[in-house]
Amino acid sequence: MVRAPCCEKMGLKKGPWTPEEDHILISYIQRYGHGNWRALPKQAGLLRCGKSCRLRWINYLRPDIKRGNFTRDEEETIIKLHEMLGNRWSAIAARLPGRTDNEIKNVWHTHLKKRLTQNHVVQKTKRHHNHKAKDEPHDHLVLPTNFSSDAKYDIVEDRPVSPPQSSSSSTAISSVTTSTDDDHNNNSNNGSIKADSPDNFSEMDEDFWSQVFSSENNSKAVVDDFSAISADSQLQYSVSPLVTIEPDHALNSNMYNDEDMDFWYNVFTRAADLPELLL
DNA sequence: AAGAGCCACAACCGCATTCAC
DNA sequence: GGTGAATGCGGTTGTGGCTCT
Repeated sequence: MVRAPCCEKMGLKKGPWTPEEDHILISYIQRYGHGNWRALPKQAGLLRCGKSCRLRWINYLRPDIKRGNFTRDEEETIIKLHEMLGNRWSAIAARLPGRTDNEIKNVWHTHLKKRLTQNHVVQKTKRHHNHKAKDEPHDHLVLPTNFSSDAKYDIVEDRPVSPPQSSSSSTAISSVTTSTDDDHNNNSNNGSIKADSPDNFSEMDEDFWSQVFSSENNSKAVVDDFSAISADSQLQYSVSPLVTIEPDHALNSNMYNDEDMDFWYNVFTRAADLPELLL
């Protein structure tokens, strides 16, 4: 594919935006909207490329943007979402009204990552012999992407270092670490669950967590208690502390479909309150 | 007071994905 | 279905301001 010529050609301006440029862009979008970013700067009379205009609007000029420092709650939400979603900043931003992906990315790199590093995430030691530890740095903590593996995920309580101005929060941060359970054989998967690619999980995960976080009644219990997902021949979902649910309905590779998400949503949101589900 | 180093954040770059034809 | 344009996204960089020496 031929790449579209970039800004520096045609004498387009780069670098920081001036108040005049901001004003022109805001006025134009308020009047005409931004249907076509590539055509916008020319029509608005700006010597910028469409990409630059889009970025400026989305990250800075949009009226619904919440300026100012991130609250403690927002930071903790970012940390938790990052554990689940990884560096998918736009997905994280979608769950933080008024915050942009760029802003979240910046605050992660400048504050939160550092904070987590200081807290030294404890790598769970191997539960059994002959298993491989994940020694990658916890830049972000990734949930399992291979559902057909035997990996067990265990919760590690880790508490953030409180900045001077913050009150002492009792909320723990759930970090996910992995270990391999030799009692389960990789080949034991009987086909009831088979995630054929990591993307499958990711898609399901994002939508699922979107529902979880949008549910005010349930999000606290779920997010705080949910520790891990594991899978073997019989799909098992584990909810901390030591709650394992074995769904009683037939599971198949279509579990990621929308209709099944209601089921999983109910499982997760109700699990902590339903002792009959505890093993 | 001045310079060096660090930090925070806006903006850019390039790849991936989506869309339109 | 193929192709190119448009848009979205995440990684990276540039720079202004602050702190420290």
